Amino acid sequence: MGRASAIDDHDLLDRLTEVFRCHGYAGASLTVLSQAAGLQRASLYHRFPEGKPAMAAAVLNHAERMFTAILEPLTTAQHPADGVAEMAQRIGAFYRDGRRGCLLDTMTLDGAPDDIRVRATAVARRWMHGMAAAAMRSGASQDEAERRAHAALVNIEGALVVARVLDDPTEFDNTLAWLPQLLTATPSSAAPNRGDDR
Amino acid sequence: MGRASAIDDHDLLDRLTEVFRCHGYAGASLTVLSQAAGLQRASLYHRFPEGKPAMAAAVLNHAERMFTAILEPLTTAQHPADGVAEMAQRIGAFYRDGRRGCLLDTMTLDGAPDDIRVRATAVARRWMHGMAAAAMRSGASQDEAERRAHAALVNIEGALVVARVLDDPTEFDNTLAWLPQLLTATPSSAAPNRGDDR
DNA sequence: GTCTATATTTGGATAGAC
DNA sequence: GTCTATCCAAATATAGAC
Repeated sequence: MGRASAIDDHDLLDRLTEVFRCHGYAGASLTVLSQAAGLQRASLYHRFPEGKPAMAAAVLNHAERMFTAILEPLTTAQHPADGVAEMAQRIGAFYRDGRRGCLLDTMTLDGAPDDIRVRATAVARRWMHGMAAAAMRSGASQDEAERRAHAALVNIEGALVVARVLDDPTEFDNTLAWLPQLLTATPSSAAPNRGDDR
Repeated sequence: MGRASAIDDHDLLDRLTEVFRCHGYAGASLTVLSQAAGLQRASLYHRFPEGKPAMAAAVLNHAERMFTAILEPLTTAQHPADGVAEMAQRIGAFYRDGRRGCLLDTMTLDGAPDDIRVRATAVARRWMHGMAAAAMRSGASQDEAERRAHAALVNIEGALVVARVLDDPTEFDNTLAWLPQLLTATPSSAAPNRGDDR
């Protein structure tokens, strides 16, 4: 090869993301990262002169941009429930129907750089804020909307962990399918719940 | 110091557990483990001649024994809901009210030994089985009981992840307080839910 | 921009004194 | 049973050719 980029930035970040979400920050060694990227370690340092912490930061930035697209239906859909349903579909694609973990989980263990953890917190807050806004648009009070958004995040993160631990992603789709009711159902009929209709 | 044990096996496992649950398998270096144990690395190898994988396996065994005690009220309590409430209280203590993560989450990332992941799956299944039994004792069908136990595990694991990511454990207690209703409420009034009464 | 080669540090593990 | 000292492999990071 010569001077041309062997892989563009977007593809590269996709591949690095894959490693960090599966191995966690500590487990994402330069060797594994370079194999996933299809580049030698030194080439990764050319792209990221600040090394592994910068790669992790770039991956979180990348995830933040992905989430902008994932959450977009929440604000553009005619009816809040439709927006949530569309968001759920995009979340399903992002997490490969439960077969991939969440960076917010795997990058926030002790040992990861502080700025990574701060950034992860910010991404989580933005995500919750978007979901809470959809809940309010469907009639919930601010408190109720925030409770529902929190419950939604808990269920998504929990479903991803349980899918990995049980080595069975099949239940994850049920969690996603339940999100419209969890977030936007009317107060009387629609306490966020799970035992009923699915 | 001389021949006598500087620390007994139970205390040692408590300390090693702390490291694995906070750092994950890959992040739990021998240096960090030995500092937490108050022993030199070579002393850890005396206790665990098979090295770090054996330490992780012993920690999971230890957790399994802890869970036997945590789940015990599920089978001994007069009323299922009381047993679940007592279990919830013990879970709260085990996870330090949300300030500590779950081994099932942190030890199952890619890079951990296969037998660790298999063991984690077994612990999760046993936990779910215990909770499903309590749900059945309160009148749920087997299918319904298994759904509720799964939902309970999802909510606990998710609440622990979100507590870490948001750096705010306060909501974890609400998840625990909700478990009796989630698992043992009667079918009509008690679909596992969250938006109502708390 | 990517590569090979190498430097440096950390992590996992062992030997042998006490 | 714990320690110091040491070995080896792996991980992070850099230098310089192409």
